[in-house]
Amino acid sequence: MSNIKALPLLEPETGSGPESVAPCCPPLTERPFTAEEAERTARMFKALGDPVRLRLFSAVASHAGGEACVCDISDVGVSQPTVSHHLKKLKEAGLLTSERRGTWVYYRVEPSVLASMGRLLTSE
Amino acid sequence: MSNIKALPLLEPETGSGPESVAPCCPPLTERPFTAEEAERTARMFKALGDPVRLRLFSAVASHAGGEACVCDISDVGVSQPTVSHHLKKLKEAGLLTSERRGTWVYYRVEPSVLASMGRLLTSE
DNA sequence: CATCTATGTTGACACATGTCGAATCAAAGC
DNA sequence: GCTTTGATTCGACATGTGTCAACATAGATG
Repeated sequence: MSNIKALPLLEPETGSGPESVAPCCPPLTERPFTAEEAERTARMFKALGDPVRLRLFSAVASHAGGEACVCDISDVGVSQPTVSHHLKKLKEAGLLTSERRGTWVYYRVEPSVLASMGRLLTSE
Repeated sequence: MSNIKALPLLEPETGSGPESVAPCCPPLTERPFTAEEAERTARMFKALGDPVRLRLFSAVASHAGGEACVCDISDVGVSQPTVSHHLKKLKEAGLLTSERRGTWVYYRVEPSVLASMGRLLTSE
């Protein structure tokens, strides 16, 4: 499934983790992004660029305990396979992580991501 | 061109302006987004979800004087019609505005946008 | 083991999107 | 007016994306 052209940006520690994570680039307003920076950063924005994914992400991010079971958030108006597909996309973009505990699979927001993306947009 | 289903969110003052602007939604972490909130917000993220557009946006946002002529930023590795196409998308998403002055067309970042998007991502 | 429930994967399909060359428009200068 | 230069629009094409039904997998429980 990793048809994503392996970008060695952060430490690839886990080996099974998401393809990329955030702390990569200066604020968008600091200087023009290079092609590589844009490639990396666009992946995250793109992941949030779909209404269903944005709702899923928001549902996880705002859920009590910092994590949510799929069953808690899958009421977004599309079929269950489609929910699964979008959650996978969010994982591949490095925005979410998942863990199976017993019957259910729990998703949580990759901690540093929100802050990192926020920093991209804050000229300050 | 306006195949976008007219969303009456901000004051449509100008009549010729972009389709939507930012100050719409609480932080992503506050509560699950509604379908409408997601629809609106995803449009902006989607606009920044392409590497070429991200470079163009960054180039404008970081340019001296707060604005840039197309000729200043069109060196992003794609043809000039494609640059124009992406700038149009950024305009339609409400992220950029454009103005022709004599021979050249200048683009600038819609002022409130960066702060608004930043606020979406800052749990604070 | 059989079965049920919760998620994920596959295959297929319609539709959106990024790209380019060619044509067009807009302003400036001859 | 014609020509030149900057920028957008048009038409076409290949690729990407969101969606679902059908199938597969993982645990739990009988």
